[in-house]
Amino acid sequence: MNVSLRQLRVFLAVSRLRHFGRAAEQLHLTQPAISRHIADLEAELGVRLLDRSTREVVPTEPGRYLHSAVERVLDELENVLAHVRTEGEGRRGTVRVAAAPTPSASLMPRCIAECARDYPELTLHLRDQPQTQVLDSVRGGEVDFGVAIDPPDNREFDKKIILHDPFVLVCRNDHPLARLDRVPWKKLHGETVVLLDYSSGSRRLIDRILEERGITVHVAQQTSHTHTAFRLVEAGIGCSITPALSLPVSDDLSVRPLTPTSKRAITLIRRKHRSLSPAAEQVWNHLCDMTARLNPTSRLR
Amino acid sequence: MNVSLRQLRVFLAVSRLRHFGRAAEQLHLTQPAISRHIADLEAELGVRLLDRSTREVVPTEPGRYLHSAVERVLDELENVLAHVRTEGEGRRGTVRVAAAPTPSASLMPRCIAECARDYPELTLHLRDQPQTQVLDSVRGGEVDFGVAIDPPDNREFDKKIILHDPFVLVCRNDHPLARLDRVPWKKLHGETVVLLDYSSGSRRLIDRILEERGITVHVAQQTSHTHTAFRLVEAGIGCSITPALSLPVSDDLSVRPLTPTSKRAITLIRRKHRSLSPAAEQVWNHLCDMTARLNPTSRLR
DNA sequence: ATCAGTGATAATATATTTTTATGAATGTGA
DNA sequence: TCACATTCATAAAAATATATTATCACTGAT
Repeated sequence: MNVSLRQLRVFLAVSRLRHFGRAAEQLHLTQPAISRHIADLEAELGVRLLDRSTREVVPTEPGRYLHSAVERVLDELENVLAHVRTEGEGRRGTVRVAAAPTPSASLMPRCIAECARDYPELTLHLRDQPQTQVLDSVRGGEVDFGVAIDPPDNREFDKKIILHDPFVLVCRNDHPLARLDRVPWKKLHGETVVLLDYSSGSRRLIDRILEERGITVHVAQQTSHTHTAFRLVEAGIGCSITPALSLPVSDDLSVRPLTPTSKRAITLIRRKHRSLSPAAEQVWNHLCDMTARLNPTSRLR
Repeated sequence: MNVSLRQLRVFLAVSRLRHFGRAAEQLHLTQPAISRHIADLEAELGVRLLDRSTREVVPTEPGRYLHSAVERVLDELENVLAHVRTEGEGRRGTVRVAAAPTPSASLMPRCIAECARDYPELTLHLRDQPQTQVLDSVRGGEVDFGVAIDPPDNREFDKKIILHDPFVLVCRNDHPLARLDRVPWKKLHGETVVLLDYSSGSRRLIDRILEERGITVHVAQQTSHTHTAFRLVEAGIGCSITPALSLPVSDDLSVRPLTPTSKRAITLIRRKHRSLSPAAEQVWNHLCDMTARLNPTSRLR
């Protein structure tokens, strides 16, 4: 047999209270159980730890040493376990998230702010990366999880779609299409547009949608940042097609849903067969909740 | 339920070997037992500690922390327990012994020397005290045990007689009584003697013996130290009566047993209902052994 | 697609712990 | 000094916890 924590705890109680019966009471055990634990511990250590008569219980010299030493060690152990338990609550720790540019600029700032408010002891590091690198970061375990857009099927990952991000039309308030509540894609035929260049994943999607519907547009300009594109639209170069998530706020510009809706799936991805740290899970869930709160209408802020 | 040492040990093994089956083997358990321990521990802490697929077992972030922390704490615990165990062997520690003057001057020096030889890690403090203070020191727990002479019956103490110390006659080689092998007490009638004074417990005993036998002696001198008494005997003042244990070594003096033998019991005493520390027990036993080796003849060195 | 290897699970068996009932020792106070 | 109350020890029985056997489900590799 081996020394057990229970034996040690019983010993501490008896040695402190100097009374088997009261120790039993305090530990919600009966006195014979206490007697046995002490006897077993003494047998295991080969030392008498407590001198007991019917009149008094006094720790021996080795007993006094054991008491103080074990008290300290068990205290440490309690601290360690408590630390792990609180870690388990996910309120503490460091979480690293890789996110593609669009979610990095839209979803993540809000997520970081909310997490800072709700879990002040939690540190959240955002890695703003192109889509392919997001996948790499997740695969390599450099981040806890990633936020990607329509990631390819891959058995290495577990995925969860958190948001469908529709494409919308952005045009000047005085543009003819601004008069419509919703703009069918076909109306774009022949329009002059400003689009993102191919450094963005969306561009390829937009091209495909237009091609599938047999729509031809005149791409007057292509930029790498939506902000630039919007300024060009304001300048009257044409209109633009953009994911709703990357919308600007500007009084001079109108935003109209494009019908039928074509969406990109904003997707959380994580390594298969690997659990998230509790803190990471907290953030993952927070992102899910946050996006669930964004209902289809409010999504177009 | 509560975290158990066994769970922690199992966790350490699995986390180190990264394999449930091999951990089971190493701990002489079966794999399902391992599974349960890990599951219970995780449930108890509310954290996933190990990510396990059929292909690999990898500690999670909290698991890695727990591993290192628990490894350290359990190490400390092992040290503490090991220390208590070796203390239990009685080869180490400090022992305080109070002894009355005669044993302090005769038995104890030899005991100290032998203990120093046999148990080098053991420290032995001798307290040379008058008999009554020896009893007080033992009673108050200031010493582990005491060496007294014919201590009074007292229910506070446990006693063990280790040696019977007979009274002997000391006289000059040219003294008439030196011619006898053994000297009957009666032959002392009318002799001039040098005795210890009443600061010694023996003096009262000697008085009583002489009185009981109706023997009258002329007490020429009384001293507080046997050494002085012996010098006076050498000087031809008279002869002396002394416990065998306090014998001098001197070529000019003869020592003769007094018959019938009157003895003092050299007695170890300790508090009742209190165990000795293992080290103290070692010394106690050593004293018993040592005195047992001194057979009746050799006792008169 | 099958197979070897791995952890999980359920039912059963085994150990351990706890309790209940009782005993033995000791100091207390009439 | 003798019952008495208090206290820890002990033994048998009950309850609980732990371990094993047998089996499953999953995964990646041949």
